[in-house]
Amino acid sequence: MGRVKRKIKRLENTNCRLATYAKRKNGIMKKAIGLSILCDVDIILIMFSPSGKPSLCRRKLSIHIPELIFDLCDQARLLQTHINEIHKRLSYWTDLGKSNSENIQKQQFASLQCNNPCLKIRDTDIEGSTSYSFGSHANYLGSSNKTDISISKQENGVLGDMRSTSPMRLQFSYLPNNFNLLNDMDIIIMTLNQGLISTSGPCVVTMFDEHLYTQPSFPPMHIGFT
Amino acid sequence: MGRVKRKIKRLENTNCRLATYAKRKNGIMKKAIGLSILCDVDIILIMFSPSGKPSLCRRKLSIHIPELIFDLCDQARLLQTHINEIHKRLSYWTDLGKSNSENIQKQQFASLQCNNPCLKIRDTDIEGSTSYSFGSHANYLGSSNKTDISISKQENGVLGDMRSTSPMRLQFSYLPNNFNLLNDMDIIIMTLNQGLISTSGPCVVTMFDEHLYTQPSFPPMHIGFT
DNA sequence: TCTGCTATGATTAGCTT
DNA sequence: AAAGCTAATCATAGCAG
Repeated sequence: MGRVKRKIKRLENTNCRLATYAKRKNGIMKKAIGLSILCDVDIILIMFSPSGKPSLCRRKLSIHIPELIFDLCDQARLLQTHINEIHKRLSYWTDLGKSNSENIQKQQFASLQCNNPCLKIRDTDIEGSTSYSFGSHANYLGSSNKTDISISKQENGVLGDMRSTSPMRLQFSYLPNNFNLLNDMDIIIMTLNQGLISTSGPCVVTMFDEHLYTQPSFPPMHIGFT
Repeated sequence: MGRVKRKIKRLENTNCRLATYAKRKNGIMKKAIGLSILCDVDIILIMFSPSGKPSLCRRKLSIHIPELIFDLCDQARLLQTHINEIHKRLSYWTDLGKSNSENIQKQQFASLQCNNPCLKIRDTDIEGSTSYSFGSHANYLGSSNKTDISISKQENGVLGDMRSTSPMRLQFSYLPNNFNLLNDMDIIIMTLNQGLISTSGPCVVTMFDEHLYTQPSFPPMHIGFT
């Protein structure tokens, strides 16, 4: 739609790509919300702009993937802590076995040693992490009033908790060694969380909601920060 | 667009809701892929039909949430198995301590007992689970040829593995007790995995891909199974 | 870079098959 | 249900400011 029929193929001109993205993003978000309301269905839509800025459109979904991930991280971490503690206590007995030269007991305790190859811990990759600060709220409104909703650090709880438990860290086999969970993955997680992040990079989540339809005659007005 | 202007409000007539969903879902998927190709951006779109059938549209995304979840589940499970084994071996020593009436040793061993309150295991909720069978492939094609691609059980690996390790099962605090991970959550995970599930319920994942644009003159033809 | 305009192509509501 | 048709509305490409 437009003056000419456009072939669906990567736009090589960067300005054109950005302009088209901005227009079409609004269109698809409006359609997503429209579909969700009309048909009363769950929907998740996440897009990343050519510069990497994520936009989220979610409605009605009752299951929280990010919570699941955090919960799993927490549980794996707690289990690891528990194992570490057992190791520590066992070392007392192992040493005792050594000094007593009681070989049978020694062997028994040795069999308790944990060397689970599936759990790899890295001490180092907390370094290089960007410090996240929560900024202002990018939002869509059904009017032309520009709004600026400041979000306090309330959402920082879970993430902060997870990160402060260094040096223990799970490593995922399918990710490259230098993959930084605090960048790409967090963007998605926080996007899904409907949170908002400002990093050194261009990461401000654009959100879209039903207010669009409360003032039916006006096109949505995008109030964002980049 | 259509014969009349439609107010964006829940359609109360069920047939109308289903018909509208089908039409608009195709429209929004086409737009999502178009946006992703034109602007060369990542996109995730998940919709659930009024009857609960998920449709997925994903392009270019390099981070795999479902893999992360599976990996976390696996690691938590392995850790738990490990702890269980330690318990088993410790019980030998605890019993030994009992029979010897050596109170100091007994207490030492008792201190090794694992009663981590954060890890709750349920034995029972593997029951009620539907047996998942991988069926045929629902797909979009840019032609009117109906295709029927049978998928072997290759995708069953991770899930099958995870499930076969019953009776151990993690429980998530934010979910109700009767929440069945094998239903709702798995639908999302497998949808994200671009997998395909047939259950007793209406769960066949509809997928959408770029082939649509290889034959530009024809509208997309949906070949699905329900 | 962003906003508004508008001709034009794209989508779809209601209908039929 | 599911597919095809068409009038009507909607989205947007290219341009202007």
